[in-house]
Amino acid sequence: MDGKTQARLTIRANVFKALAHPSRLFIVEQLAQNERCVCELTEMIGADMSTISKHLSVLKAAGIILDEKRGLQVYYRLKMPCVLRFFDCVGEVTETNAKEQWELVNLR
Amino acid sequence: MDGKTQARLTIRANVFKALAHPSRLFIVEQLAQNERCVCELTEMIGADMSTISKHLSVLKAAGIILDEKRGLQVYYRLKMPCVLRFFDCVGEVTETNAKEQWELVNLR
DNA sequence: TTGCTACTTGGCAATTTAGCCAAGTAGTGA
DNA sequence: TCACTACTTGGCTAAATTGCCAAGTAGCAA
Repeated sequence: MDGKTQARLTIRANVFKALAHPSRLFIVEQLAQNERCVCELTEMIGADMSTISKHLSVLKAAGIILDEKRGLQVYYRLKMPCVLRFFDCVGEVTETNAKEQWELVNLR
Repeated sequence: MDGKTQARLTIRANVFKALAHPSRLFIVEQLAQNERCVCELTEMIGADMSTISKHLSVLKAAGIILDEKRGLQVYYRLKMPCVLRFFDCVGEVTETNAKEQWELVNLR
């Protein structure tokens, strides 16, 4: 694997890495519905606000979401709605896995 | 976030986590073209065979690829080709980011 | 100015991940 | 049987990630 390929794939891997956490997936799902301020997401997820803020900065650094300060609040929204297309396939993968697991347990 | 949602998102996050590494993205890209044995991937990537084998087991555990032993070799192939649909969007994200970076540097 | 709210950042310990080497397993062929 | 090849697994250290608390910043309002 040459350096150029390595560099290209490292950049892409960072986008997947940004999505590789349940709280961040939750955030993306919420922002797909509506913009939200940090306090709303903090409330919904139930962790420390600093933790949520760091998750948001990971998603922002990956170029997946945008922020906008309005008064005291910072509102986040989806910048790249195409990431939602991932979710269908990921759902397909996890359902296939679950089905296979189930069949393994119920072997005659 | 309730326990059920947490569980569902954790499972999905694992699929993203499996893809969140440049070598594993390379493997998926290769397997999209053709099945490959471990030795071929090891050769292409240029790491220790044990390292590649562990990457393959991560992808297999996530339900993304399949293995089949034929004689001395183990051949891997894509089980969930739908993950390839991710790549268009990820490419879009990284290109948008790169463009914005470039514009930031060239501010008039 | 002061004080309050909404958020971000720094720092830290605990957990997870990566990659190499070495050892183990399994198929092949003599 | 023995030796060889292809691969996997265990063990290890180094590096990255997570989430909490505490401290810092920025906008608003009195």
